[in-house]
Amino acid sequence: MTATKLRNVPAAAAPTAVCTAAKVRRLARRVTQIYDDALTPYGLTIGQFGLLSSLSRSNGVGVGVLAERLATDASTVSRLLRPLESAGLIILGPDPDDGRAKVIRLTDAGYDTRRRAAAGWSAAQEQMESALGDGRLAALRFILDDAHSYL
Amino acid sequence: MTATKLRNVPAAAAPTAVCTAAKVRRLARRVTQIYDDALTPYGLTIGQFGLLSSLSRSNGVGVGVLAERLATDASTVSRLLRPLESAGLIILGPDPDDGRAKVIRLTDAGYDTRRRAAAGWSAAQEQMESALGDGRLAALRFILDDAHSYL
DNA sequence: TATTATTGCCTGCAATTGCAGATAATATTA
DNA sequence: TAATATTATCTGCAATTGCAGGCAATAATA
Repeated sequence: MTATKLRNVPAAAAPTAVCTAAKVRRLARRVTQIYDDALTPYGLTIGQFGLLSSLSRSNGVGVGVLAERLATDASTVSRLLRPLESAGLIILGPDPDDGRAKVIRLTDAGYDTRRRAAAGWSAAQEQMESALGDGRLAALRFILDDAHSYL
Repeated sequence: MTATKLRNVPAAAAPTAVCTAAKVRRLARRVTQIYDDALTPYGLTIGQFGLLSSLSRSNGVGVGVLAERLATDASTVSRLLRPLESAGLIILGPDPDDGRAKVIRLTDAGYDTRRRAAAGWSAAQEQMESALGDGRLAALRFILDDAHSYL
């Protein structure tokens, strides 16, 4: 949980960078902040919330599947799981069909936490919408999907 | 220099995430990769290249000004400077008017390296364009600028 | 002028994340 | 069946980056 504030970066100071990479990276930092802040009351980071959400859609999968769904590295998922397990939100069990694999399941507390935290997540999404406007946010998402398909 | 490869993330696997934050964060990782890879031959990361570029536009400024221009934390800039200084691309001198401040200047080698590395940077930009198409890349930049103004 | 506040920079710390390589288990092939 | 290859996960490592707090220097105030 990084309770970031982007201290020295006043909100409207930015249009300096000319590089797409710089712009995208900066937005990612800011967006991480917004979502993490909104999820702090629920004890989750955006990464953890995404993981729980993915699990709520397809419970009982392994690390590899989660990594693919979240488009991240398996080692990242592996480490993301640990605190969630400690918090009792998920349980990692052995896969009966494959001794290498693990089966990850939401606990009742996990379901519940995710459901409650969704309010924070929505608040963050709304913050994005009110800052950008619905149209631009939709366009951004469209382009991001596109980028993810081709990059 | 992180010579990333996003190993377990096949290019066209992504449209799973529903969260804007996840999408933006993922794009940032991918974009960092693309630019870093393109700049590796010149011994620079995208962050370092951005710093040199900013300096080439306004030489002789201090850490704080650079941080503001790059929309990042002063401590980040401070650490970014170190390897560039070691490589002889910049020189950090004292500010004659303010004992706290430093004056950062590109050396000849710094100018030269930046000029040459611009080829790698352009190649990365072109890679983005050919993946997204000119129109979408332009739209993305427009939205990013907008986001930076309001977030 | 002496005290206090502010400023510019840096270090320590922690979180995120990808890759390389290790390990164990399963699958394939000879 | 034995040897080899592949797969699922995890650990070690390094890079990026923001915040907290510290230090020194300057500015503001009493």
